Amino acid sequence: MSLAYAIMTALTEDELTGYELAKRFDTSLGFFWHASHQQIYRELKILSQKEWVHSRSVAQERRPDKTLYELTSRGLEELHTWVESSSKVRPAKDELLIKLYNLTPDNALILLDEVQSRRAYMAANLALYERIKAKSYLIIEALNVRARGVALVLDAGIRDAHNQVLWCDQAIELLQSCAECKVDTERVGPRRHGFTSEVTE
Amino acid sequence: MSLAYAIMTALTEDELTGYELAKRFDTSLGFFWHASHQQIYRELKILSQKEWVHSRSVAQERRPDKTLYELTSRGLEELHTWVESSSKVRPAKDELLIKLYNLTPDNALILLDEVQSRRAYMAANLALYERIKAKSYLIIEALNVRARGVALVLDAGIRDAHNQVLWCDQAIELLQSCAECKVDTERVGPRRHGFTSEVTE
DNA sequence: TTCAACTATGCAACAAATTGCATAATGAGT
DNA sequence: ACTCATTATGCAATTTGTTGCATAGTTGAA
Repeated sequence: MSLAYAIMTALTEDELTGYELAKRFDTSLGFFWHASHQQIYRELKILSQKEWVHSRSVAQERRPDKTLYELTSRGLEELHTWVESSSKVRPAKDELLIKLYNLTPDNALILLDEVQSRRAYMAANLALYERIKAKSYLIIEALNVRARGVALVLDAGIRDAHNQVLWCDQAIELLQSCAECKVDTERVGPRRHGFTSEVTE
Repeated sequence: MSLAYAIMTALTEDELTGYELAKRFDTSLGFFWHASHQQIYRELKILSQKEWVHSRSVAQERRPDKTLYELTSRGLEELHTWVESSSKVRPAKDELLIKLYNLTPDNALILLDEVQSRRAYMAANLALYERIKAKSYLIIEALNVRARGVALVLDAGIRDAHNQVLWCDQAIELLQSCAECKVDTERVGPRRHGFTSEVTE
């Protein structure tokens, strides 16, 4: 599965502890792939057994020892093989969209709140990505091939965050109007007010 | 979990069989939430036990009986409660982005292929959404509140698909140039050629 | 006329992800 | 002195999701 490869990708940059990996999956890397520390520790154990990563214990002053992981050449090989394999698209699962599907005048304000949080979250992401881009990925021509790939990923993040912010603004406007005039339930939409069935047409 | 609520949302529109639900999760509904038929049948059984949905068996001419499911009032209540609960954002997991993170001159052509398939897939989605929108969701003012929520979801899909098509075009251009001049590995990027660690700055 | 595709449902095994808990130490703030 | 956040790791239980298989009939095409 892909978590293993996401971890290995991070390890191509640095030798890291499980804890550090978990932190990255919580911040930067996590914007593209999320994983909890339990998942990461378990996966690292499996990767060690396969000898795709190698671990070494490092004693610390007064804290428990930490375990640093590095990618083995075998692991790097496996990573390359995986990169060249074809992947299926899994559609994003977004609870908020299902909730909006159930919009009523009564819950419009609550959903408005949700959308506003989403906007704030996405705007923060966007600002962060932009900062990283400005700092290190602005002039593509100056980057080597690997860095260009990273720049492309970053652009995907920027585009998506930007797009979501715009969508949130649109949603906020609509939800506000729905909340204000709790009256217009008499107007009509398509027969069943949903398009889960409209694809066949 | 949300699959239950996605199913119930679909059932607010129609009384459906597991098979029909599975088909919808494979097409229209599936663009926002994916689920296999096994997941759906299992979930329907659980929902029946909870009495959030009610099933009735319908005999068919020469085919095995089918089981139709409908939402109970209890189920509808639970759905409403869930809609008003707050949801966490789970970042999209996209294998392709991790793969691009590992771009080299050697795999640029393979990744180019992947991006081109992605583009085709997204362009098809986009066309479909646009068709549905044009047909039933063009004039928001003419829609009731629930239909406006659906229109908003549809717009999220349209925006995202459009955005991804544009990103694919950008990616295709970059990957073509990387594949052509397999030479420019001597140029430099940031120290470790990755930004999984750049967030703290 | 046989083969594939579609309708319709479901089990069992497995893999992946989440949640809750537990340990054990340090450093900073109140 | 006490509490809270941080570093650092991990188990166990549960929930979700995937894969493979099985049944059983129908319809349409090569």
